[in-house]
Amino acid sequence: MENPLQKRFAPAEIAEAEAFIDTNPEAPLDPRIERLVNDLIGRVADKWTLLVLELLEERGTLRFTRIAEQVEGISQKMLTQTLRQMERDGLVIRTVHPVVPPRVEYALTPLGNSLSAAFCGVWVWAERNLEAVEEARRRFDTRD
Amino acid sequence: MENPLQKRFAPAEIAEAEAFIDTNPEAPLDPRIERLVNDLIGRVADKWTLLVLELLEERGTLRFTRIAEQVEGISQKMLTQTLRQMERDGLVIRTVHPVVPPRVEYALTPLGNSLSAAFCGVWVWAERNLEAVEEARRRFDTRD
DNA sequence: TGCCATACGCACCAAGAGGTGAGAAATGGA
DNA sequence: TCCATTTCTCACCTCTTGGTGCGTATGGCA
Repeated sequence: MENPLQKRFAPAEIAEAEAFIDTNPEAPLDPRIERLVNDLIGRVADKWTLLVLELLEERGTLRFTRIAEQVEGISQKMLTQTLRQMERDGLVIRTVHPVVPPRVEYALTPLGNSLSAAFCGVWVWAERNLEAVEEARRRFDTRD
Repeated sequence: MENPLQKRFAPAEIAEAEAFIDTNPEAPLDPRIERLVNDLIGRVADKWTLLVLELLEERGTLRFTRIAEQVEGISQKMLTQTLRQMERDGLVIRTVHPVVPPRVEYALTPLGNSLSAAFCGVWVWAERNLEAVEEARRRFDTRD
């Protein structure tokens, strides 16, 4: 214990950790941009948004009740809210046909399609690693 | 009136919509798998999880307080919760050094790294389309 | 006459997410 | 002796999220 730090931390570990941090210095990102991106991700990475996005991507144009049927577990209120949000963000177009009873159709915009494509990798990951995650959970849950 | 629907809706629109749906028939996915994937997406597409994932990806190993400093706005409680969840899902490894005061380090597992890579496309999309989304919102907000 | 279908808006309420502040545990330093 | 440090857990409280049910417009239909 010639070094007082040895009493508190393992020096090798400290050195290792700090070396690692040094090799990965702070990225020179504009914090303003980063905040906006984080915000946007927070909006877009919503569970219902993701599910509706995927559904519209694979089915094309759908009307309100059709979406409600296919997105299992979503309430009418949440679906309305989600679609409004997506419309505001420019991800879907909402077409109202002035007929009785009302007929409203939703479809992805090119922006929505590009977002869906961007999420494609995540879906693939989820499918591919589902088993690994479940096993990790089992291992975590069955120990101390 | 061979089809009673014609009385209530514009036939051309119906035909168009149904043709569209026909070209995109139901995907033959196992609903059990799909439910699991949706569930996993719901877990993983959490705001804090995403931010922590990205941070660990670009900085490597970090200890608790470092993460708390860098992920702006996260509370201690949420950070603990998020890290536990990620550990349970096999996305991060948690290393406790039995020293005083405690030193706990977090790093991504290979699984975590692969998820981060899968989300890469989404980050790029967000950066690239930030402007488009903001403009869509302005347009939406300033009309009727 | 009265009911149905469709896509909502609104109001009310329960459940859960998340913030805050306290405390715990071990030890070197003032 | 007492404090600072670090990574939490726990209890309490607030605020948001989301579910449920009701209302609405309108024209065809039994």
